[in-house]
Amino acid sequence: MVSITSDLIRGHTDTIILAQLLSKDSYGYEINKAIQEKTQGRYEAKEATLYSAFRRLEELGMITSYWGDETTGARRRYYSITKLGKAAYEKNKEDWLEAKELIDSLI
Amino acid sequence: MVSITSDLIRGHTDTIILAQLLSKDSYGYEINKAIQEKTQGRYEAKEATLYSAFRRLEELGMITSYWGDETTGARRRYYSITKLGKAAYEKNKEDWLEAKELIDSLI
DNA sequence: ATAAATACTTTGACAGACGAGGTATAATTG
DNA sequence: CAATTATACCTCGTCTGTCAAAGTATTTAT
Repeated sequence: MVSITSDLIRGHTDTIILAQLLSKDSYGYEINKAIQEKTQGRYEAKEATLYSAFRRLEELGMITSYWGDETTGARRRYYSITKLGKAAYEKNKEDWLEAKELIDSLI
Repeated sequence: MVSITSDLIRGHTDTIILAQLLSKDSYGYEINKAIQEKTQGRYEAKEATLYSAFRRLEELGMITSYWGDETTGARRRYYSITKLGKAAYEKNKEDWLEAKELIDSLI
């Protein structure tokens, strides 16, 4: 896809997912599509990465999930961000701003 | 030290080291001090991280090393950046600029 | 009919970060 | 002068996030 190695994005997966869920509940496939669109196809999350992140975030109480009531098409597991998740998002965003400065001053 | 989780810096260790070696040959301890100074103490590399990065970079041919000829004090292993290392540094820096944009557009 | 798209899941391997521990010398400090 | 701190390097083993590979199931397009 891109030359951007995964280690540069590593650690942001959770925040990216939380960011997507701020505006509305969503499901894995849609979230991944949104990521691709937002980055004009320059980046996409790997499925396994995404779903393991969902599991982790749910265990941490940052998101909750429920099955959609689609009568047609494949079933969808929707995710919803929690209060805790929103707080984590804000914290992560601040950390990102700081990390950005740190890295910029080092390279 | 800081709240910045290691995963946010992960993947930048190599580039940070290479950046330090651009101006002059240096050794582990000094490089780590320089990192702390450049970030006003907000970040320091863990020793184990640093030395495993040195090993990796040397295996990849991005740096070479030699023992300093100190007659006093602890012995120092100096590192020198290679042509390959310089090229990698430039590439990594570009990748960082792109990654920064990507992440900013996603969170 | 077949392929492609939608949608989710599990397993196992890998790589980078790092805690914990170790070695050795020189300088400082009480 | 003994003890501590600073300088300087190294190894081992563990942890965590990423991801390739493989699988299941449905719907739409060719």
